Amino acid sequence: MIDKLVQHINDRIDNKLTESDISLLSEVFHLKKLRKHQYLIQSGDVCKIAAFVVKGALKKYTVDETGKENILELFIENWWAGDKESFMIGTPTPYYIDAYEDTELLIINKSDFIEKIGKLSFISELNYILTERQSFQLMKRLHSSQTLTAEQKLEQLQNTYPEFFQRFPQHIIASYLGMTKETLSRIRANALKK
Amino acid sequence: MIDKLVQHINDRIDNKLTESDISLLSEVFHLKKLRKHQYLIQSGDVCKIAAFVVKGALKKYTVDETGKENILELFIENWWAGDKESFMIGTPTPYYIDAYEDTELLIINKSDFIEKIGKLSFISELNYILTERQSFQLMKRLHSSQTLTAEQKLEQLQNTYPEFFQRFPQHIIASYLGMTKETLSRIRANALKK
DNA sequence: CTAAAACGTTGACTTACATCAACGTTTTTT
DNA sequence: AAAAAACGTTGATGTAAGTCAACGTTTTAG
Repeated sequence: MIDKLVQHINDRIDNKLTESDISLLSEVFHLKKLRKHQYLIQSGDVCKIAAFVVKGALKKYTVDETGKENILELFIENWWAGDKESFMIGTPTPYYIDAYEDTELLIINKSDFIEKIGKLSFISELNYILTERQSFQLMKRLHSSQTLTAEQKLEQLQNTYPEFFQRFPQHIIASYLGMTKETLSRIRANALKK
Repeated sequence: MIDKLVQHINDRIDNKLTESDISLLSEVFHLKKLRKHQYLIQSGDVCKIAAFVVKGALKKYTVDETGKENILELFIENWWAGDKESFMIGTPTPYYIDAYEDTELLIINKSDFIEKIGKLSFISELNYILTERQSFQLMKRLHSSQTLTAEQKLEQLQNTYPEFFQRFPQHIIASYLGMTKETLSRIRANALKK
C-alpha cells in the first residue's frame, strides 16, 4: 500500500528514500477507505489531514446558495487531495472533497506531519516541487478560464488530462471546465460533425 | 536600494539576514531601470532573470491573434515580476511583462541565482513561502473567474488589492479581471447608483 | 503650445453560454 | 426484477457580457 507513495516520492526527489525513511512513512501514514459519495472534508472544516490517493477518484468543489456544485479540482491515483491552505494555515476550508468512486487513501494528520516528517529534507523537497507545479498549472488554468471559448477549454483538457474523460462523467468535467453540462454536450456533438 | 529587498525578506523568514547575507545580496542583485512601456520580458524569450520591484508598476500579459492584451498579473512595489516557470524550467515564456510606470527593479540572473544564492536556506525558505502563497491566491482567482459575476469580481478586487485602483487605469484592471473596459465602466456606473 | 495618444463613457447591437424543461438511456439500489 | 437515480441530449428561450462605434476629457509627447 505504501509502495505507491514511495514510488511517487522517489519519482520526484533527487536521492531515493532509504529503508528507514520508508518505515517512518509506513508509521505515519495510515490507510483510509472512502465509499463513493463519502466526504473527505466539508466546507467549514479545518483540514487536518493530507491524503495521497492510492486508488479511486475524488472531486473538490464549492456549493453556492442555489446548491450548485462548482468543481475546482479532480483527483485520481497518485494525486494529493486536501485543502493545503486550510491544512497549513488552519483556516476553515471553503471546499468539499468527496469520493466519486470507492477510494483508498494514505492519510497523515497534521500533528504527525509537523512533528515527524515535516522537516525531513525529502518531504520539503517533495512539497516544494508539488507546490511549484501546482502554481504553474493554476496560472495556465486561470489564463484558459479567462481567454478560451468553451470549445477550446474542452480541447485543452483532452490534451492535458485525457484520463479524466475515462474516470468522470460529463457533467463533472463540465463543471471543472466552468461550463454547464448542456454546453459541453453541444460542443461535443458539434466537434463530432467536423 | 537593497534595503527594500532586505526588509521584504526579513518580513517573511524566521531568522533575520546577517550582514554577510546582505552583502551577498548586494553583490548578486543589480539595479535596472525601465521606462514606461519598456519590456522586461517578451513572449518567446526564456526568462533568465528574477526581478524584485523597488519602485514602479508592471503588467504581465499575453497577446492573442487579434492583438488583444490579456493581463494575468499586475506588479507593484515589493512584488516579484517574471515568469517563474520559464526561469526555473527554461521553457520559452508565453508572456510579455512591461513597465506601466517608470520602474526600478533589482535583478538577479539565473546563473547567479543557481550558483550563488539558490541553495541558501533563507532563499529556499522565501521561495517556498512565496510559491505557496501564489498557489493559494491562484486557486482563489480561478474560482472567482469561474463563479463570480463581473460585478462581484470588481468588488472582490477592491477588497483584496485596493491599491491597484490607484496605480492602474480602468482598462488594465478590466483586463486583469477578465472583462472588457466597457463592462467595467458600466458596472461602476451602476454601483454608484445604489 | 499643439497634436496625438490614452482614457473613460454611453448607446446600439450581437453572441456565447446559461437556464429551463422534457425525454430517452444507462446505471445503481433495493 | 422493478424502481429510482444518474446521466446525456436536444429544443426553446433568456441574459450577461462582448463588440463596434462615437464622442468628450485628460494626459503625454514633440
